[in-house]
Amino acid sequence: MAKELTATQQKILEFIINYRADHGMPPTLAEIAGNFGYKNRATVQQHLQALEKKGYIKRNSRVARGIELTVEDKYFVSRPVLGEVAAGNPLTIYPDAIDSIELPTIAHTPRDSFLLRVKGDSLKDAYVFSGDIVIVNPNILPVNGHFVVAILDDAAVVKRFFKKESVIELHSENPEYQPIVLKHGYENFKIVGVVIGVYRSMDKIAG
Amino acid sequence: MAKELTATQQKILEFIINYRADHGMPPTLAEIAGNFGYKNRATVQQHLQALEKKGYIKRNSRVARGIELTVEDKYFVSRPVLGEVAAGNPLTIYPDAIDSIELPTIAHTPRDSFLLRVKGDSLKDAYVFSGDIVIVNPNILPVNGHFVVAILDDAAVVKRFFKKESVIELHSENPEYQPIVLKHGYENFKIVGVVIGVYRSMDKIAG
DNA sequence: TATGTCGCCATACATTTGTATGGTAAATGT
DNA sequence: ACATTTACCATACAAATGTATGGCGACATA
Repeated sequence: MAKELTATQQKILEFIINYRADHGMPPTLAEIAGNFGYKNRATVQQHLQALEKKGYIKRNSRVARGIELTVEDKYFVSRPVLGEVAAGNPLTIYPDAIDSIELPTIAHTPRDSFLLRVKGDSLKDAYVFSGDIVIVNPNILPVNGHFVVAILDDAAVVKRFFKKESVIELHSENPEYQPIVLKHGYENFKIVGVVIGVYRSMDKIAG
Repeated sequence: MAKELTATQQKILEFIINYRADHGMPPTLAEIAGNFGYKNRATVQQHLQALEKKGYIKRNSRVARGIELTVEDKYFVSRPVLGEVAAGNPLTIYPDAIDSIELPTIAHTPRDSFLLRVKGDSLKDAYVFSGDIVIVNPNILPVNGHFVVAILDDAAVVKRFFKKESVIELHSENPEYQPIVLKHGYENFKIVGVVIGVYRSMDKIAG
């Protein structure tokens, strides 16, 4: 059923998929052309016609960005995982992506949030397990009870946030771990962001 | 910081958010106008200018669908949950959406997949708990070990799928539940789709 | 009464976008 | 040697899209 693609067609298809993941919408012909250095939209048009003929995309006539992916769900979108974050004891954070996860297209992460893979079991009572992906948004102000990712002495942790009068407390859900208590203004501490959700791909289990 | 919106501006902002969730991209001015019965794009343009002035959106000049939501992460997107699905014993499936879940800008579910809320604990050994949202894709052929949603005698269940020579077995991860064994061709049975992921919003816990 | 805001319309225009046609060059196959 | 496929270009055009300007009626308010 799935006909063979030429190398160029493959690249363009991948670009469309990635553009969609990044921008939340398909690219225009001009944007595709620009990305590949084409001086002409007609070139892109021809490749898109080939892709449609082979069944990889569907096009809406005369609609701006009217490219639909028909293979969307086989072609999962690859998103970078920026590091591992300890739910138990702190782990070193990595500067670059350590891995990428195949998120289904449901997972159009907002531009300002990012993914971290959880390691450790200190959140098991919140049903977050080692290997799960947490979606972290750095532009939300944490309120008490939020799960936050924090940098603490050059390591990253996921903990539950409680701000009290003169201290900030970081709790684990797992009672085996003691809360971390921080005075306001402690230097080697920074809130990275608030955990807005947890995602787990089921293929890992099925495999 | 967030200035007041007029009723019309509010409606248009909501439309943009919903359109984006449904189509994976922002609408054009013409599409907004069409939705509200405006005979004119200039009307929409004026409202968008007001929305931008008040800081709710950002616009990319002369770019098709160049509307960015700046309030995206406060304004979580509402997606329909089509029913509840029993992880333990079967539950009746509902014809319409029973609820909606606030998904973070993880907004764009692929058009052909849908969400179900899990009820029951038969999948707890797979770390899926009551209240979690499973993302179901009906266009994937299940292979052994996949978690599937199936209709069985007018009720929906989530089970692990194993196809054997002459029977199909549906397993729970929880050993308290016995596997369901079905002969090929059993009438009141239908695979609805494959569970491709699990999502849990953290706000529920924080609240 | 005068002034301003809000919501909408009509018209007009430049740019963007999708589309079609024809042409060139390289690689491949027969 | 010839035809085919692939990949690109140039040009052209219609439709879609974003944008600007001015006008009209309803409503509130100073």
